[in-house]
Amino acid sequence: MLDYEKAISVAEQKCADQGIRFTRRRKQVLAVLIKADAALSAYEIAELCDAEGDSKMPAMSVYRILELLENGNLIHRLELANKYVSCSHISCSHKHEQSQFLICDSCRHVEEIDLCSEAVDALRVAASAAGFNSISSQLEIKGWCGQCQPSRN
Amino acid sequence: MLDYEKAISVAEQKCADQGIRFTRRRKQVLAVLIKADAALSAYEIAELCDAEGDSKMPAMSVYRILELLENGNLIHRLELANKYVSCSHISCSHKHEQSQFLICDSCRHVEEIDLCSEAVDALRVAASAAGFNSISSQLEIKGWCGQCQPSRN
DNA sequence: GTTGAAAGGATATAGTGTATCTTTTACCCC
DNA sequence: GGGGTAAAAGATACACTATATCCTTTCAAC
Repeated sequence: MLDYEKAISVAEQKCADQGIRFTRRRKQVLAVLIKADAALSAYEIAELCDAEGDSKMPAMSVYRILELLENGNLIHRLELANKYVSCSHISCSHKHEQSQFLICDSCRHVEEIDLCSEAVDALRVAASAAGFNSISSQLEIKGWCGQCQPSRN
Repeated sequence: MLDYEKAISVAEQKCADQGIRFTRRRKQVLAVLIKADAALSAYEIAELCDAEGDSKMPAMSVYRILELLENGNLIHRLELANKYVSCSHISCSHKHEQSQFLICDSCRHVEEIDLCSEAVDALRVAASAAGFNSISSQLEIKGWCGQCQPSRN
């Protein structure tokens, strides 16, 4: 779980650095993702923004903003399940080339992990043996977090 | 690439063993998947069935049949991209508890691989360190096959 | 203040998947 | 063979996800 205030202020700074305006709408979307601390769909994000009160967040805007935030390295798009999650390294300054995610199949909590290079190498070797020259820099693994038990395996 | 004739006849036998009728529609869907030798969406499968001539394959039927074939261990559903692929072990008699897939992001060719236990263990350890007690028995990794070059990393 | 670009709003529509009900088919028993 | 039964397939409706397009508003520079 990220420190909300810190994450938002860092995000604001990062946007400024990249020449991206950190507007009310963009802040809303990012705030919802940080607070949720889980993978959310675009429409879920829109609903949560609506729930915050002021005005209706159109789904279109959410998609636009998600794309922008992803390009700004503030959030990640998970292809497994078509959901979005805030980058757990928002507050860090380092650039991470590789991203690995553990996604709880029950509560959708997401952990962004750093696999040891040996494990990544083992994947590359196996891929190579199967005729794949390269593998994606983003690895997504479903599982069950400590709070949730696997319903099936 | 599977031997089409053999795969179909084995599938027919497997269905008989499990008390599943191997109807014309089911054979059509499986045949398309085997011939395609790549991950296909339900609607792509429906189109390919249509292209075979005789009659229109409704998308509903495709979904029903895909679920049935998956339960019968004749095909796999890939969550990464919501696509389906015929099981490369259709013709084998062994039961595989773990499934690992390499999915080409360009041509959608899929390789079903067997990761060495060391690599799988490394993933489990990393997951455990991040608070995940268990991970899915199905691992999906995007990459680029020998014929395709990565457009991005 | 005027202007131009970026951002957001609104609408339409494509694509994906599920729910539900009806009709057809295949099989079993007599 | 005829009728009953359940599985399979067909048909329709609809929810959810995502993109395309056009219009309006906002904001910053001049």
